[in-house]
Amino acid sequence: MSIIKITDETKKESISTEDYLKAIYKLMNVSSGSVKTQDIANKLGVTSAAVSEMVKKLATKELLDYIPYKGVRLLPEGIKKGKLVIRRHRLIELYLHEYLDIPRNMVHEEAEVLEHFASDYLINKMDKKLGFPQFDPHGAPIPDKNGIIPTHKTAIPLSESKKGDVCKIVRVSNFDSELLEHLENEGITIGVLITVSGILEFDGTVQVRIGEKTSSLSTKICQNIWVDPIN
Amino acid sequence: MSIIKITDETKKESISTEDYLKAIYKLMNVSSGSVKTQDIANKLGVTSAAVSEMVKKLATKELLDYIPYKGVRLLPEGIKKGKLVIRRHRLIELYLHEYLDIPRNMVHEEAEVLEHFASDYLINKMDKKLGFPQFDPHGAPIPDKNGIIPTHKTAIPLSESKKGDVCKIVRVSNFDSELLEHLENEGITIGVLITVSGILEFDGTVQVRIGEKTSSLSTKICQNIWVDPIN
DNA sequence: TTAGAAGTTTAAGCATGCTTAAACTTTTTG
DNA sequence: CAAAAAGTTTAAGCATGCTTAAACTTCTAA
Ligand SMILES: [Mn+2]
Ligand SMILES: [Mn+2]
Ligand SMILES: [Mn+2]
Ligand SMILES: [Mn+2]
Repeated sequence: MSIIKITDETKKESISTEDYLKAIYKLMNVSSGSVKTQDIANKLGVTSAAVSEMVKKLATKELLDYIPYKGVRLLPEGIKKGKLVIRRHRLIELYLHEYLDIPRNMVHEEAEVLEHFASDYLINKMDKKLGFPQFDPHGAPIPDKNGIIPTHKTAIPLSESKKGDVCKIVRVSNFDSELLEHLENEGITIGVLITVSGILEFDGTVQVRIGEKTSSLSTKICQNIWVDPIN
Repeated sequence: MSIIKITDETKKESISTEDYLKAIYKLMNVSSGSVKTQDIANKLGVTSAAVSEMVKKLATKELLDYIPYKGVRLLPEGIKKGKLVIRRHRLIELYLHEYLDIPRNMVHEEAEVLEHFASDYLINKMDKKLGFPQFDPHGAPIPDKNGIIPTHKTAIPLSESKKGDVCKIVRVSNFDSELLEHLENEGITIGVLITVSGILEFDGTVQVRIGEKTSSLSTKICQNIWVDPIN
């Protein structure tokens, strides 16, 4: 017999709460400041009214700081929980891809729901099977149990590469299933070696060679493809 | 572009609805008649009032027949959906046991939640990896995609065995995690060969030999252990 | 056969999390 | 700098699914 203290930290958050924390965490990393109601609403596909109500509750739980009309900022506990959701999400994606042959462009939607229901016990089993991996199938970093996030140390966005560069794709992020599938068909996927054969003056379109094939990639797309230059 | 018709059959049921259908399906197989409010309430750990309300809704959806004060009987669509939840549950249990080294006595609670969230796509991937298995880690049958349920054709409950019988354990059912773990420690688990070394007149306690070891099993327990007599 | 026990349903209320519409605050712009 | 636009919050309401308490039905046993 053992007594387990249920503190605010041990209590499991609701699915919605987890999705809010994850979304806010990600938004904090791009806007690197306070996050706006509407940005959260867009990310989660709900109305701003819903976000207003929810952040009020999250503020009460001390997961974030909320200044009405100004925005929201995660507190340490909120950051920790947000990272943990991301950890579960990415481990699940990798597991599904590696062990159940689920294509990269399909793992996200499965993970989006399973991230809330796979127990820590199960997550740790997957982690172990996978050999404590650092990156998911899109090259996104997997926070470890303590929230430490690995990095692609020498990587740059493809949009900042120069003509003639030879590099390895290390991350392909923020794309929907359809676009991911298209890129994969073009040969643009994690681990692949590419050569930057040209960059258009006009709009920054990057032309790359992958083996025999050639692809043109818009600036917007290139900002979301990270590569490791090979010297 | 394709048009998908959302009919009552294709629409996903809520978690609660799935649990109700599964519970009622199981209860129909033991009482083989109409199922009572209170039995459902006990199985699901909710009040009878909650069950009353819910079965009214399920009746509207034509998943079951409901006669107030009399009971409930699943209709074909309800049976189909109940079986599908069981299929998902058991495939998940087996997958977790086989591929993630989760012990038999722990797979149930994971499956109890994942059964509602693993997509058909994912379930079919697991099914394939497992080689379209017929039984879960407790020996319970896994309904196939069409709802066909395999059987242990020649199995009998251990409670009906005779002294001297040599048999193989094919199913260990209805036990909680703790009891399952205890039985496993005793060597009473799927696939194991046992010899019935005696049956007590007094209360039907069955004494079995497993290799060098000996165990005494109450009638109640023996009714839930199924064995295949080896001639 | 009938009173009381047992079982079931209805009613009222709560929690979560969403919506739309109205009210309010902040930002932008002429 | 004030009016309009943009963004945010509050208010009211809905859906789901649960609870307890009260009302109702059915079963059982004297
Ligand atoms: Mn993802
Ligand atoms: Mn999610
Ligand atoms: Mn189970
Ligand atoms: Mn369940």
